[in-house]
Amino acid sequence: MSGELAPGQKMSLRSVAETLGVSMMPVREAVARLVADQSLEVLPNRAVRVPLMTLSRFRELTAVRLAVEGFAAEEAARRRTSQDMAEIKRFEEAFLSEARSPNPQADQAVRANKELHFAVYRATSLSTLVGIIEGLWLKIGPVLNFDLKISPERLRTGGAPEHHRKLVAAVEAGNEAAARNALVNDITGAASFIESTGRLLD
Amino acid sequence: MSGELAPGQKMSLRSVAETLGVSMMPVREAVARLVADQSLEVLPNRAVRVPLMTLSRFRELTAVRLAVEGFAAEEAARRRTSQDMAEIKRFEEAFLSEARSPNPQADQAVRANKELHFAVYRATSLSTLVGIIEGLWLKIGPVLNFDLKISPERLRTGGAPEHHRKLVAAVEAGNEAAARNALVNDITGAASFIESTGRLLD
DNA sequence: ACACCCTAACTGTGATCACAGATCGCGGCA
DNA sequence: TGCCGCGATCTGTGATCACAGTTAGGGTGT
Repeated sequence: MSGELAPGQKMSLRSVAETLGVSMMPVREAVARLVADQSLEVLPNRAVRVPLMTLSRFRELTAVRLAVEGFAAEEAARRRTSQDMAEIKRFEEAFLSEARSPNPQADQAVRANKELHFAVYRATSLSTLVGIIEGLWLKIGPVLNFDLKISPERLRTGGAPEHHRKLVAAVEAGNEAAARNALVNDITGAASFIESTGRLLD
Repeated sequence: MSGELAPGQKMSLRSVAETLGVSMMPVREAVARLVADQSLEVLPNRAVRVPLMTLSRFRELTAVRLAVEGFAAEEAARRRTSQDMAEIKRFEEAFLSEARSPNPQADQAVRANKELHFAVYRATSLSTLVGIIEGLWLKIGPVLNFDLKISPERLRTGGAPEHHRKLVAAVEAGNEAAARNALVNDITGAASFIESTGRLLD
């Protein structure tokens, strides 16, 4: 989800098990889950890897994200508490300070961005919905965040800080439509950046 | 998903493995996946069972279903092909003939209902979305369909055939709002029936 | 007659072995 | 010098064993 593993990168159950200092069994179960929801894939040769991303699959995932995460933003604006807002603002600031830093660190920015988004989603009090969105990020994260690490200058030029500002303000104000709109702009902005890199298949 | 297992019903990995004539390993993996997405749960005593359903969890799942499946209905109305429509109408008729049969069989009705809904969802061409909805049905199915099997008379009195008729017509006409509306009515109708049985916890 | 304890039979989980298949590299032959 | 082929090593998967923990039932003691 954090882009630590690039699309196409292979991994071995045994080497992961050795790295973590456990036997193969727990790794098998974890990987089997990720394979089941297509966050990882096993090739016909039995090699496990991060799936490659095609343009059509990227657009499909983005369409679903717009619907699901857009709904979550609406619902968050409806149901957020003051504790939710405090958490949300904390992560917004963390992202902002990293994005505006003289030499921004992509890892930190990626993490703060994720935590900000999920703080909003958790404010819906719909844990099922949060789980669904986690699955979506698991699938699209390798592309989104791996490319961001390659092009960290996007942190400065991209509109993410502005989208975040509007999102947080709308959620706090209880303005459902504005919250959805800000989130949609955030997602589509990042998506068109990724498409513009031309690194997607097909 | 079909209500074959009642909420609270326990199962044993070894007995399932013996029933299916395989070793424990494939059962372990399958159950682990269902446990991971909370379609099954392992109690502190290590017993595996179908989770009990509380009223608040039922309402949460219903809210998410309304958003996600409602979006799917819209998208289906936008993108359905004539092949999609043929499949959808086939399952609608299967459900109808079972619901209006002199002695309706709950299993058959449940199956036709599921196949009708998923034929609509598949018409979106968003396989990720279909997978998400499968997860939702896996969680709410035990309650929805187990209760339907207990009270098969609901097949006659419930408004499902009418909701289905409107849904199919709207999808065919490309009327997105009407498709979402018909599906929302179908879901809320079934949900209020379940709530009225008073069998949910809390 | 009733209550308590102990034992035997289960539970899921981790580890290890076995196996079929694929891949990669080294060595030999042309 | 270049290419082909065989073998060693890797892959994930199924099966089996070991283990800690719980549960339920029967027998014993009061």
